[in-house]
Amino acid sequence: MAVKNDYMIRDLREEELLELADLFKMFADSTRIKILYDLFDGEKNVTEICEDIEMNQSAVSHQLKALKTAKLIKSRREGKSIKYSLDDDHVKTIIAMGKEHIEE
Amino acid sequence: MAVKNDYMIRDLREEELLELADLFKMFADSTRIKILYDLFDGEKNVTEICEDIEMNQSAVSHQLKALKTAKLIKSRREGKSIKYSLDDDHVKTIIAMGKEHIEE
DNA sequence: CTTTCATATGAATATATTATCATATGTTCA
DNA sequence: TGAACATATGATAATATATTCATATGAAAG
Repeated sequence: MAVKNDYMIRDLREEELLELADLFKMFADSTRIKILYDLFDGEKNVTEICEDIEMNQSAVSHQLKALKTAKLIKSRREGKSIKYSLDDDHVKTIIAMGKEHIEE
Repeated sequence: MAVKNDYMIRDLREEELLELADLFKMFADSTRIKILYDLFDGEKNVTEICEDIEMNQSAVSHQLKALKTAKLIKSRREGKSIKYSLDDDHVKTIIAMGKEHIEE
């Protein structure tokens, strides 16, 4: 059994800390927050999201990809369009906590 | 009573969305996460934090300032040193939610 | 009152991130 | 099969961010 030599704070390894930071980066951009928050309503396709948040299709697609890579949203094809929806229960909680903080 | 014309998703105004994103930016950097997580233990001065997270004093001070501006930490002077501590109950919850997500 | 220890800060550089533009891919339907 | 529609993607340029270095501020102790 190898000894862990990585840098560590309490029970959090360097590697996990970087992952955590990367996760929170997903919430750290207003376009992405808008998308996530928009999906609180349920499944939507790209065009709908673009209209809701008033951003162009390319920017939205790029951010959807980032959110999907982070496993915060999932997608499925339906005919010509792709439907996106939240893929993690923590998303709502995290955003709710954030809201509570700024509302104080 | 003026009509609100700002961009809005459900009950979240553009302004609040930007604030939310700014808040999450604080968690979106590994140095800042390390500092916050380090402060889970309680009050610490700058030198202690630097040692714990293995970062130089200047970088830590810059980030402490950002965290303080975001009202996530507070400080008080004690003799020559300045003691920092968490200033928001949501910090632990937000980080905990993040941890749960990445551990899945 | 000047030296030492602790922290903060400004400027500069290096790096990361985002939106935009142009274009590619993939689906449906005539 | 080729328009028309929906989405994705690569490259680029603009902007934001973090770290470092040098130095400033501020407290305490001799």
